[in-house]
Amino acid sequence: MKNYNHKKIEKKVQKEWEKKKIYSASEKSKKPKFYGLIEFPYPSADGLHVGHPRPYIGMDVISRKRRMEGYNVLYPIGWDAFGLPTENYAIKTGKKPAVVTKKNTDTFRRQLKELGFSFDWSREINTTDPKYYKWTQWIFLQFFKKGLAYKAKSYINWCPKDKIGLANEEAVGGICDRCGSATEKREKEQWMLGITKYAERLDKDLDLVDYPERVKTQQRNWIGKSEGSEIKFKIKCNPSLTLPEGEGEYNYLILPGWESSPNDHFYQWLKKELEPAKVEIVKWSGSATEKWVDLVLENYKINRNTIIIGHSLGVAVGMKVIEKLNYKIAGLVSVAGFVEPKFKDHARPFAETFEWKFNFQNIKEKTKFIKILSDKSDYAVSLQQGKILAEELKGQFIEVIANKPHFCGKAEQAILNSILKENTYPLTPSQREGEFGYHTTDPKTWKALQDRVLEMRNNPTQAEDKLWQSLRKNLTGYHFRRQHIIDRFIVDFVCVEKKLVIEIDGDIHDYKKTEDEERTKILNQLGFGVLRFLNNEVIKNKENVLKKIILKLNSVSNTLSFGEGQGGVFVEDLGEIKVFTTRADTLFGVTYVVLAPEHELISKIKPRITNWAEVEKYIKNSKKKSEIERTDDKKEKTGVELKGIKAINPANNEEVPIWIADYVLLDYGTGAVMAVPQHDNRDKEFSEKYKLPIINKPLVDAQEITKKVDGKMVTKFKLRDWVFSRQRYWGEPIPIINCEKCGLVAVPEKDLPVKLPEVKSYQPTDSGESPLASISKWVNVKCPKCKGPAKRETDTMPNWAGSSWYYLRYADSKNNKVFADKKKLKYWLRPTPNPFRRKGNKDTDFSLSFGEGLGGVDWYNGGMEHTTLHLLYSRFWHKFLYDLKLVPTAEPYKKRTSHGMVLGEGGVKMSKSLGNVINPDDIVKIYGADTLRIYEMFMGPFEDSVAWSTESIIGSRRFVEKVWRIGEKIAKQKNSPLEEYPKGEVEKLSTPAKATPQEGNKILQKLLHKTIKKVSEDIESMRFNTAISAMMILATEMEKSQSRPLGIQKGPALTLEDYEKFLKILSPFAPHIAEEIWANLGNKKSISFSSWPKWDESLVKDQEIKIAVQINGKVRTEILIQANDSEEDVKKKALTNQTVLRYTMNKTPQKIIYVKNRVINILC
RNA sequence: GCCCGAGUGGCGGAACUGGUAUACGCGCACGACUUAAAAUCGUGUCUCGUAAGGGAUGUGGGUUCGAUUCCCACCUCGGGCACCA
Repeated sequence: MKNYNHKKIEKKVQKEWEKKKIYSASEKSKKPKFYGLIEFPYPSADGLHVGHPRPYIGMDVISRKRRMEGYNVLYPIGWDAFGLPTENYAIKTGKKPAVVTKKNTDTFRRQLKELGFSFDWSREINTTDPKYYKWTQWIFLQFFKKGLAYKAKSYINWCPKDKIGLANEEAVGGICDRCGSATEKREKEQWMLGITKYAERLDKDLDLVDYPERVKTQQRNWIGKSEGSEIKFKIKCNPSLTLPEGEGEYNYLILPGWESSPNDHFYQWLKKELEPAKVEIVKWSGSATEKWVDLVLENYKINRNTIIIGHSLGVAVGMKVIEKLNYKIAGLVSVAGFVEPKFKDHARPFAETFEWKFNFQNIKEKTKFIKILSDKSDYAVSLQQGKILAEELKGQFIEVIANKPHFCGKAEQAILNSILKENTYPLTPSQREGEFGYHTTDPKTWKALQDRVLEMRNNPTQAEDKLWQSLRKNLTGYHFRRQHIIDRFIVDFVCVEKKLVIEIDGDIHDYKKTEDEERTKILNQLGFGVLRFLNNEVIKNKENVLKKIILKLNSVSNTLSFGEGQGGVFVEDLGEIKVFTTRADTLFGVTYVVLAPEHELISKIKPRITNWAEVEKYIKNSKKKSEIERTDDKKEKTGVELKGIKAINPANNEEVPIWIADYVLLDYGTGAVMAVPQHDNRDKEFSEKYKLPIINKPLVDAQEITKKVDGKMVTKFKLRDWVFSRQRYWGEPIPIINCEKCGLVAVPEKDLPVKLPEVKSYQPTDSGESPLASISKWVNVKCPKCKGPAKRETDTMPNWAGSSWYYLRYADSKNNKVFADKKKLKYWLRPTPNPFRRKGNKDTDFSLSFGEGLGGVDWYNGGMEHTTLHLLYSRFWHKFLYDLKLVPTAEPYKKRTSHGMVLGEGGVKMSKSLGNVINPDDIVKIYGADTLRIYEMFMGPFEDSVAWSTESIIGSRRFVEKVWRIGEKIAKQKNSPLEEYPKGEVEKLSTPAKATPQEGNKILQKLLHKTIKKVSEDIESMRFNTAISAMMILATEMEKSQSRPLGIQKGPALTLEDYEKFLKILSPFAPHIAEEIWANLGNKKSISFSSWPKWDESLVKDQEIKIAVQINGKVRTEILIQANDSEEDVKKKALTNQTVLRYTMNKTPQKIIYVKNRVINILC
């Protein structure tokens, strides 16, 4: 008997395969096709480690099985050879990456060949081969042509110490891979691919493909589709509240013009006009103009009630003052428009500021009211101009006054009066005629109103008094005020927190009706609800009135009493905040709105923010924060309220505060969030920290409420466009030329590929540019369009590029006209019918989704680590090519499975630094490729990560040797299939061995057919470990049946035919030994193309079955039954069993449960 | 935090849709063969108990005649996403 010599056998068999090219696939076959794919390796300098082959073996087993099932199989291999490790190696050693790659791929190729894969080596590809990347560049140009490849500012990881840009994988967690220092984000123009345009389809089409659920889930999470609503919150502010707090010393501060005296007629006149408000005329010091500003700030206490009135140069000074105070004063009044030209030189510092500031748009934004006072002088704004400005700034409360009234003609005075009238309000309707009204923000008006309030409170009408008493008595939960000032009105009653005004009217006259309507309208605009009752109503039916009030109060939600108190309510519209939410139904529970610190709205409303200094500090801080800090999960949420402004909840008109917080991300949704602490943990956490209210409100249908508040339903994705630039050497050059005249121009297709030039240094430059940028010969080219001077794009593609389409190239790897011939693509990607269904055998239809009709690579196995990037990217490229009608299917891969990692001994990761990397070469040398293959398939579930154990390999080797021994014996006894037992051995034999040869053979055959079935099925579901365990059991039984020496007693035996069947199902796992024994048994054709054995269903089914007998649920014994025994038969058998009788003595069975051919449970 | 997946002997792991838990392999022990060793073969190997019997599938509960499997709560580990509104 020959000993098993793996070295000799494997070498011989591999040579034979290579010589006959038996695994080269052809498109000419009439057989059904099968395209099996594994992720092509990155050829590192370290060579293969034992983790690499595991997935390849798995797919090899499947491919080999398919061949034996009659398929034309494509199982290709190639190299994904662009990438950082090679580049870094080149930087270190100065060796050319191409040379290093060649060396590495040679090693990998040798190693893979020694493992006996049935790869079609004739289609081998390499992403770094210009003949390959020509087409990667070509596809890029198609993206470019469709506008899906574009340049945009984006961030790169920047190491400030090494001064180079880092790839994401080099800057994991914001730490530089090389030096360990914290990286920064640096903005750079980069190429992007518009994958977001495909987000919807990438999500939806997952329904079509057969991927593991968790792969689909991960992809879906990554794409992050969420359907929700966009809802607008109005922003409002109370102008008077946007100013700094504090007692006002001055209501008006007059800044005179250049070298003017406070005693000038105009200033005195103005002061008189403005009194009794407190007015101060600043003394013109005559000192340098720059100092004036400081002087004003030092000597005059300016606060939020101060209005600065500037004249001529005083306007510029006022501007500066206002700027220094962060725009926190009431406003600026410009008396004269411009600086007198002859003083321009003196006033230059201000003039410059002035010209910049004196932009009405700017002033509109920065200050509250603007009063333009014009004078008659030749250089200033004329009254006429003032009027035009007033028109322009309508609604901004402009007053145009002549600064020298004694110069005014009658007509001008009339205009002045009318403007003043238009912009002020009468106190009460009765006072309207003949009198000027006043602003409530104006202290003198306030005082007048206040006096009237006191008077009215002291003299209430009968109805007022009655209602007041009952409101106080019956509605104790609410705060009511009577005779309260709102804006320019004195209302009878107001419930402050509900913003409800209650008015009691006397008899209604027509003129009064109109007035009341107008008054109601204004109050409504201010956010107040108004209930009106008649005197009589209150007096006669107080209960009814009260009921109405309660009803109204209950239907209005609480407001946060904004604008209450002195000064009155004055609401100004400041635009709106758009928020995105998936929970529009929680809109009623909104307690605040949060903006991302970078939100563009903030700078727009800056002048209205009263705590700007604090806000600005927060924004600066969050910009400074490093990646590590911002993603730190232990980080407490922080934020700052934007004081002085409020958002209006469109659902109930409630005012809610507006915050900024960096837990809100600018680039997702709208960069703004409505906070519902009752329903959102983050909001809750934030609310608890900042003592914000948490309210519980009923939920409404999200769609309905969105519609109601004028929002819209939208779909948002987390997926961002793909940053496609790398500032590296070892990648595909981006085939674009940058022309000064024509902009970005595609390299003409005939000039492809744009080959990588030879460079001296592979080190990225310290400007963050690719090393290619330094090769001026290569960079400087003529523009293909205008032939003018132009520069090549020096960024290269990421190494995801080549792998995004490589499976297409395999279909036609040598083509230099197109990336792959359409017919060949159609051949390899067309839908493959389910082979099991084709046979019409329901029992063997494993409910595998064969994606009939979908097409694509039939089976693609890869690692979970590629689920989100590679898999998504290649699906995106494929769909894009599908849209260009260049590929025949909507999806690249019909079926995807994943494998687990091979860990080092003890379950830790295999790594060079830990020194626990196992090189397959060593294992192949000692145990052989077949043993390694068997072991890698047997070590654990294919999908799980399993620890390597050199100690355990021996089991697989023993199995292989056992197979060899059986084969040797079979070969020797080819013509005498049945053996006989020696005398005296019989008693020692196990039951099967005692049987007659026919019976014995049948027992073995039954086991064989069960094993065929199990192995066939297990391979399909990648349960390779249990397939092997079944074959081990079979081999042991086979050897047992053989091992009896010749003798007189007949016994079971192994036939050649049965052994060959076993060899066939083993061959995908251990192809070398199977091939060798197969040949030794006289077969001429390779076992790879023999037919996959079919199992005999009648042999798989047992006639005699052992079932468990339970008594009260506990297994007590087992009995033998016939497969077709009726329930009655089985019960009888069970109840008469000796063991059972022992338990059931003196008891009567209450109930007997029989599960056919499984178990019988007797309850007593 | 969220989403997946998993916890079974000394170890890797089996157990189909709820039906004899621990297949197969490693290791270990003993035995056969051998002068001996290796290799190979055989027997045994969850645990307590002499036995009858009892207890074990991360923990605690539940459903069921019967639970590794289904449900609830919790713990631990692995993977993914990470303030995604």
